[in-house]
Amino acid sequence: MDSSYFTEKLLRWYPHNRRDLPWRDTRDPYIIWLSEIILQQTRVAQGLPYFYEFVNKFPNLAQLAAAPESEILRSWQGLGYYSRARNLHACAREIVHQRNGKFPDRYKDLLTLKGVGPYTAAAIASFAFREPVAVVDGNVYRVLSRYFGISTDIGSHAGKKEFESLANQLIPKSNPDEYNQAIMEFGALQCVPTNPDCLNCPLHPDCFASKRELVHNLPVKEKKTKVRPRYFVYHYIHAAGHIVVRKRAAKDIWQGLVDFPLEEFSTKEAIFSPKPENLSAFRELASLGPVFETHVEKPWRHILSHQRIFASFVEIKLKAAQKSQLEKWATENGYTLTDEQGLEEMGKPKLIVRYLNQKK
DNA sequence: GTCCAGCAAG
DNA sequence: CTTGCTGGAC
Repeated sequence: MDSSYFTEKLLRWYPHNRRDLPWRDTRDPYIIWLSEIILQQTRVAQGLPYFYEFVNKFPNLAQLAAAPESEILRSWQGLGYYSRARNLHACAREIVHQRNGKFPDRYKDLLTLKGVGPYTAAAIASFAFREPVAVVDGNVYRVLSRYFGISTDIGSHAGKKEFESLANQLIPKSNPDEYNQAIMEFGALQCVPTNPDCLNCPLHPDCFASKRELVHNLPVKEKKTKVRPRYFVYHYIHAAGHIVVRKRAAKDIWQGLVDFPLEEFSTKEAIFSPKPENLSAFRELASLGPVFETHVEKPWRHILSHQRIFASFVEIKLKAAQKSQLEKWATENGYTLTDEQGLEEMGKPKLIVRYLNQKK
């Protein structure tokens, strides 16, 4: 295997093609860790503004650890996969309070951090501490499977082992950080998922997939994600400028974020034009003389990795005089009342943000 | 609409 | 092996 040739080519390609990104050219493990968590399953263009906000608001580990979780979640709003934000915060506190503020500096130790798996541990270990451990992300799977012609399913256990092993044979001990950056950047810019420009690729002459016209077949990824449909009716209940909200609990999506009281149904028909008498929240508040409104022509659709959510929104308006009664009801049901400013400052799922934006 | 990004936790 | 997000490309 001409692995040194492959490595050499990548290392030569990288300096001329690398993007200037604010987390490169630093050895600060905090900055590198922060950027890697933000970039998990996220494209650079989308993560960039969040990175700047986090660096400005939380310039170091201690300040991140000192902030309340709600503030972290609010700053994370819109980025998705909110467990990353919760783990980020928990991890900062763990390092500050249990590890004397010292960031772990070896791959094995980094793996013990919340939210840090094999990829992120390898990234931090190599970029911050120059440990020769290979990153294996989607870019690496793609580049290696194509160049070396490996058709093992990258989702399988065997596939993960095979690619990890190969990547660790290829990484040079002298500059592992450059190599890791190079192969990922190469996958992101040159060996792109669809329609790569193989004729202008420096690896073209020796690429297995290119020679055999298998570029579009590699990498092999068995996909059968079952997507579960869910049907929500959200209640926007308000009185005197105060809105009923609730913090989402564990065991479901959007854990720790804030949304509204909701009733879930098992059919699409049930949420299409929701009738007040079918909604338990409305029935419970009926004695307060609420005004019921629904403007739903078709429910909102919101796609998650394993769920397809259809949501209708109904508005339940109460007179200002009923505010204290409403507050009582909210408290009894595990909800809270907040004003518009308060709602703005809470971390919310994108679906809720979109609804609030169109309300204005 | 479908595919892609594509890592970590339970 | 299943679940968790959102946005952009096609």
